[in-house]
Amino acid sequence: MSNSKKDYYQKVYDVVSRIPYGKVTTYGTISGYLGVRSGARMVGYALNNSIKNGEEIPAHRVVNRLGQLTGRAYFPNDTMRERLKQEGVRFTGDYTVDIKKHFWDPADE
DNA sequence: TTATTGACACAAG
DNA sequence: ACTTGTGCCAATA
Repeated sequence: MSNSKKDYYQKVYDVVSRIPYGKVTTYGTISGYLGVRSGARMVGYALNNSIKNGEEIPAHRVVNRLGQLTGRAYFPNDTMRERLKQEGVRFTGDYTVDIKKHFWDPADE
């Protein structure tokens, strides 16, 4: 069927790839959009595997519900923060973005 | 094969 | 309002 783990990864890649420039979304939002509200951690895992898969997706636009760049450690240097800043994302902290201002919902599109 | 960990989120005290 | 604990699913050791 269409419900295999590989599809889940593919869906995550697809949704993340749809994040508009200068916008950010959360893991829970993505997992909820995929139909699995309690799979937020898997989203991060999928993104982590995306690197291994060679998938080039704007994973830097995915932050946690608090807007914290929890995955910055998995990016080379501070690519994640620099990239977000370059896109005009407002930072409420050194590694926290204004999620309320730049939040994007996959269903909103 | 089982146990532990992990780029999160929510409920309860 | 803040802190602590549990749930989720998959991957790695």
